[in-house]
Amino acid sequence: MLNLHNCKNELKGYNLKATEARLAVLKILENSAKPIDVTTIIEYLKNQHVQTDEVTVFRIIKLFTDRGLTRKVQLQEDKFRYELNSQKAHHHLVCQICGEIEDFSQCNIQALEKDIEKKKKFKVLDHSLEFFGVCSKCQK
Amino acid sequence: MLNLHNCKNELKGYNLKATEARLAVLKILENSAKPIDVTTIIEYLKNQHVQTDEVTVFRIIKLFTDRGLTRKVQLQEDKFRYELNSQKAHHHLVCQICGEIEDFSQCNIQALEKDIEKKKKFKVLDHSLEFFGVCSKCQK
DNA sequence: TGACAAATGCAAGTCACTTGCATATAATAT
DNA sequence: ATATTATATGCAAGTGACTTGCATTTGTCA
Repeated sequence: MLNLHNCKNELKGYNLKATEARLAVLKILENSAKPIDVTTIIEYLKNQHVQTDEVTVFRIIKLFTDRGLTRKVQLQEDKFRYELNSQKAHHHLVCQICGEIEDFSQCNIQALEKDIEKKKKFKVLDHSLEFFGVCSKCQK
Repeated sequence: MLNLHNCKNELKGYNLKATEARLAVLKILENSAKPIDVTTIIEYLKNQHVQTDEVTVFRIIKLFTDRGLTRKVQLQEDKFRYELNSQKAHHHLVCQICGEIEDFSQCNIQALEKDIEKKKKFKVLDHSLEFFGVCSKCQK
């Protein structure tokens, strides 16, 4: 996990002013093991007594995502989740019983993408691949 | 495409009363080449002079999905789309320029699912796989 | 340290979707 | 064909995630 100094540099590197709210949001993202939604971030900020308005947090996360610092994740919910873009490409395993979210790195769909580009003349730039089922704990 | 009589039987088969609104929604889904969202369905109904309340349409589509008649699709939008569940499993190619949605049937991720079950002890029940990029037309 | 562009806070608004409850209607029994 | 009844619908209001406009505050850099 990065310290405050590194967080500041991180933001600077993305040409973003290092405000208190932004630093706090970045830290929360660094510490989160799985993608989180904005409402949860706001809750964390409240617990940490970082005073901010909801709107600010929505604006921060949008900015982060536009600049490529974070990435939007949709897991069949009526809201978006976000995670740092720094980690290498991976997918999620979502337990439909307990809601736990695990990462899964191995993914070999380049072959499929090539197939699509060949057969459909569709230039693939991005894909979303998420799995839903029952995690090991909930199987017991 | 099914005719009215078949639509009625279709609904009966799912143990659903064949009301005017439900038949109309079912027909719209039959005729749609790609997953559509509820607001669009409501628009179509208005054009067809089928009088219904928004709420009813939301309830119908929820019921259809609960019963397995339709399937929910999320394409990085802030709303859900729906498509008939009858068609065999397929994925979507979403053009980020014109918004066009194409189907793509071939998908060979059973191997990946087996890998997940083995490595993570996670029982995969469902997955979502969507591709985003530029369609053939927009490449020109 | 001061100037200024950019970030924030507050109020209000939008959009997809849900809930509660009274009324209307499809399906079945008569 | 009609009455019965469970179920579907319409209307009003509510919720939750997210956005917009605008006045005020705050990092940043000269």
